[in-house]
Amino acid sequence: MKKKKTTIKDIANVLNISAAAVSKALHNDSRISEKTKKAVRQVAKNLNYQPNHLASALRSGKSNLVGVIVPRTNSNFFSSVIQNIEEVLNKEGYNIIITQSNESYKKECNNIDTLLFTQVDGIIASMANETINLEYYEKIKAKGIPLILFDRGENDLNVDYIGIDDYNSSHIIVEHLINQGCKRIAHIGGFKHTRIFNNRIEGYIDALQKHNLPLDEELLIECNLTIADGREKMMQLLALKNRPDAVYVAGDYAALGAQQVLNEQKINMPNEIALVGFGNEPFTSMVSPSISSVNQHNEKIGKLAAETFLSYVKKEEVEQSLNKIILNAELIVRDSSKIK
Amino acid sequence: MKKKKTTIKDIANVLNISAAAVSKALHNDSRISEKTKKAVRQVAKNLNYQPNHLASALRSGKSNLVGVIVPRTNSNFFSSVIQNIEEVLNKEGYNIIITQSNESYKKECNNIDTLLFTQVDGIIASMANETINLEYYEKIKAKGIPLILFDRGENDLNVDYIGIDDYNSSHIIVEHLINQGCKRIAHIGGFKHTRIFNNRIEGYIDALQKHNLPLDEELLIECNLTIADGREKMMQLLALKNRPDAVYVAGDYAALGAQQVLNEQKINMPNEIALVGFGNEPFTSMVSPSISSVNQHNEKIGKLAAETFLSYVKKEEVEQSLNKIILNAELIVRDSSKIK
DNA sequence: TACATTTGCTTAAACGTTAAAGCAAATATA
DNA sequence: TATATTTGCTTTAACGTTTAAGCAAATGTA
Repeated sequence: MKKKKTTIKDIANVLNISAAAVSKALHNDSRISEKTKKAVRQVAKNLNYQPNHLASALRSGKSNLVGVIVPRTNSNFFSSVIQNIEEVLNKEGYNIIITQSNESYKKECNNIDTLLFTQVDGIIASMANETINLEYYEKIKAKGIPLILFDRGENDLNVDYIGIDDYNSSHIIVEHLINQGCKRIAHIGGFKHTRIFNNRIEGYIDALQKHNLPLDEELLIECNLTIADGREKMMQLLALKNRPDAVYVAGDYAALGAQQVLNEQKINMPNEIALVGFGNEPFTSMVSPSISSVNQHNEKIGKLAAETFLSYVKKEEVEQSLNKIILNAELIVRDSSKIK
Repeated sequence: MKKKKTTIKDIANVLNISAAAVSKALHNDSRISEKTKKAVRQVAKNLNYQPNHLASALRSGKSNLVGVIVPRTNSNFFSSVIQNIEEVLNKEGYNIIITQSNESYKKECNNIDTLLFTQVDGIIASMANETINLEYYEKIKAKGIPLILFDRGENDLNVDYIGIDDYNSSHIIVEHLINQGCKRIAHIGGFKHTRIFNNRIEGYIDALQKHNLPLDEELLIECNLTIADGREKMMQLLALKNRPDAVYVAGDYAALGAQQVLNEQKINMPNEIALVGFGNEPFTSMVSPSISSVNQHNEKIGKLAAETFLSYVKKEEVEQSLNKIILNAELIVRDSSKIK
């Protein structure tokens, strides 16, 4: 039952040429005759030859594997970023290994160890909410392995980063809500210690100020942005003596939770309370009322992350520096905030 | 900048012993003295030694990687199965490579090639909806690589399978709805050519018959079970002269779509129409009304799949046969079908 | 004391591939 | 015709590890 795998030596034996010649033939080396190449390819096919990736990786020092670390895969944003990374890298002969941190710092450290152990040629990561200590990421840098961060990054690491302009997005959202006539705009945000959420909060605060709206601390809430959080924080806002007339939620899942509460309490969106989410998850356009949200350009982020990695493997020297690519996010206005 | 990685040889040089001795020391070989082992470990730590996984994999013929193929990762079912596979395998020193087929047969074939190329020691897969041709999966078997299927399997492949009893689940659902007093039960199902969906359809049909309810072809619909499909098919059912009084949807996402339509049209759940989904996605308990659904034992499926793989690597001979593990699914009754 | 066993290492080969260097034959150039 | 270049291969070594085989020294046994 145990099948011995065919190697280039087997092919070489059949054709009575050297293994090196076979290797070159398979790589289309110009110094091998067309005739030999054809013969090699034919025999390879007949013997059902599959190159041993481990051997070539060992020899060349490249595994042709890229590690990807995401907080979770079951969000449209991350899974579509992953898909685009994969698409770009597959074309160049790279495969990706996906790992999830589940927003846990400890799991993220494990993932990094796993990826280093697997000798990946590079790592593309979006950090867990919990992550503050960057020691493990420094380990990657210390090994000279290209590290590219997206969405959840950290300036301190001094590596490439691809993301959207969170600060500006908040401005756009707040201004949109003001244009709809809203005067008391609440923000259910993420935790400040995550850079992107802090930026959204700063943007929210500055945008209010810019338009001479008072900042009411009651209306600014931090949480984990799960559906349950969205529900809870929305209820909290509804319990206020002075309710908001608009809620800007920094994540679509939490926005969904908020929407459920509003629907249950028969509060009209957008007339009584306007709602805006963040991330443009597919369900935002499917629920009723559909939820306004921010398109983060998932595809572009994935593609750029992959291309940034590729730019490193093409160079010899790996000398990374803080190189930010900031995309302009786009607000997609839907029923939940479109006051007629 | 380019750091040369420390190898076993570097350690050997420092201590003036052979590389083989270092290797053995690191593997805690009984023929190496405690003193040497201690010294080796110390030097390894000092030099920040990381074993070269490629080299050992090449030498031993094992990559310690397991490939996972899923239709998509952004569903709670698949991502939690993956998480449990990972947990079990990590403990045994295996890492997993996750790939997604996006329900595309072609992508799935690519994934298989990728995994074989990466020399995985085994593959755990759930097939794409589209997949009918099993040629690529036969390729895995032909190479003697353990193949374990879950959820979406195929008897014809004659490999291990872990899933729930779909036929029986339909019975449980239909009987629950009958107990709630429903008489016209519709089924928005998946496509018959996917085994699990066919089983759910058969179960639905047989359960109706068992309880002397007529099978109305109008009420049995096949689709891809996306949110959009759920909306569309629900509207189709509502357009009937003789509307159903219950709808059993074979997937939670489609059930969510159906629920949205019912909510929009102010049709009371469960009194006018009772609704049951499938998969117990987290959102089913968070929407209003909460949606009854079937718990597929995601954790157990993941764990069993991983353990089944491990049982193969422990044996020498890889002689796979159809070995089904069928779990009993559990209906979780929520507001959408709980008639007071 | 003489031999057997155990201990603690070393040497050498192997895993499958690739890349550098080399070399004979064929072809081009003057 | 003599020399240079190109073509089409071969030989060899290497990537970092593991493992089988071997061997001297230390220890045990009678």
